[in-house]
Amino acid sequence: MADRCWLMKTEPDVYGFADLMAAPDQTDIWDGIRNYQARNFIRDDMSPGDKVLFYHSRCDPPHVAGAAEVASSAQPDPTQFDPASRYYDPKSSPEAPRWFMVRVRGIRALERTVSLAELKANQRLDGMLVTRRGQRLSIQPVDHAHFDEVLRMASEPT
DNA sequence: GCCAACGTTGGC
DNA sequence: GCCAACGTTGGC
Repeated sequence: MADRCWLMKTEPDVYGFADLMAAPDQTDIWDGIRNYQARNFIRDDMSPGDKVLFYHSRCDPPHVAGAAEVASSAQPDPTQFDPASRYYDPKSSPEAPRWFMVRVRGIRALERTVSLAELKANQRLDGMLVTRRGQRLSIQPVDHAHFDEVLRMASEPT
């Protein structure tokens, strides 16, 4: 199966690309997803080797920071069973887990970050979900062409 | 920090 | 099953 491309959002104040690169084997779990659409992407569509744009939201300016890849198949997110976790979900059970996660491996920081404003200004990226107003999905499918274009932008000076 | 946009919840 | 109320996301 051909590798898919994704964009995954984080708030750099909470967990940024540098944190991923500092993790053992540059790999970490992507837990805490509590949105059904994003859950379905994780559970049904993500495979090891899929490419990932690592996006920093809630910062100024929001931007794509790095390239990563999906490093595992979907597994139940253990935080849903932990009453002490902020991601605890009393309606979930190990027999019928509601939430899933994958592991993600950082590949490299981009040569330069690419801001949301730049993404919006590039007509080649028309239709890219992250450029849409009000788009809150924390995991988004990305077209191959769009993925490559973002990397190309990062390889060129502003 | 504000607030528009959105997803979820729950009363009916 | 509708939809108002609520909580959250995330750009600005």
